[in-house]
Amino acid sequence: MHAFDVLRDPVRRRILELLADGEHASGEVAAVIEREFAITQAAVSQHLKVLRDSGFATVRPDGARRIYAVDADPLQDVDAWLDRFRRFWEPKLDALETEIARGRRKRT
Amino acid sequence: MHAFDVLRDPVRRRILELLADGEHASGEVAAVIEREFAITQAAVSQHLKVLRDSGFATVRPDGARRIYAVDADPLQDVDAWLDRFRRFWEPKLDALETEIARGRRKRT
DNA sequence: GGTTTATATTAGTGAATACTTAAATCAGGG
DNA sequence: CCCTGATTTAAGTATTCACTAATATAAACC
Repeated sequence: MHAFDVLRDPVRRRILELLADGEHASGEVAAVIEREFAITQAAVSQHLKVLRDSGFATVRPDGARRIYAVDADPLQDVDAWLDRFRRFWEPKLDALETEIARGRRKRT
Repeated sequence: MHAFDVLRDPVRRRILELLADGEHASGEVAAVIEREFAITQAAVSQHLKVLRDSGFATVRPDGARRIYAVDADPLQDVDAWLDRFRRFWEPKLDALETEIARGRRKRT
């Protein structure tokens, strides 16, 4: 599943926003999303599965709970794809400045 | 239609990549896409319509031809959404450095 | 062990959407 | 004008996918 397929869904984007503030248990995420989007816990769990399977989130057990956290790798891929369009809105920088500023490094 | 809905489709992403190199007539885009994705010219035209309607591309007539160009505004929106995740992969910068480097400005 | 709490999975359904073929629009040249 | 080339639009279809309801799994607590 391509990164943009994952990000297409507003519920998944919102979940990632929540996880960007720090890790959260499945139930904590579900509580917010159920309220904001009026969908069931099962639906949220399915979205979390998509995020897991596509590498956007990692999970760690804590007793009966599952603690989710962002994995930024696929987001960095999206950021890299945007590179070719940056010149449309960013001022011109010399190469070194750009390198330092953006801290972009090749991923292994 | 949300920016991510538009970018979800690989054909549309490829079209944007082509337009990133400079403007192209509909037919020029179609020739490449037809070859790479094995779809009809009509399908390409429909994708171009989505890009127009969603603000990712602008059109200008040139006789019977339609010249397409990138409009980066919605891409910049995507870039802005990614901001909250940048700290996961970018080195820490002080505020001024960041401001200068990224040239991020509020869009009106 | 049985109940409760937390979470995931399965099966089924409806809506969205990307495609095809066919037809419509429209500019330019003979 | 009619014809050709360039492009868009329309109608119909098949697939994808996000949802619900119901069920399964599994830890925690009594």
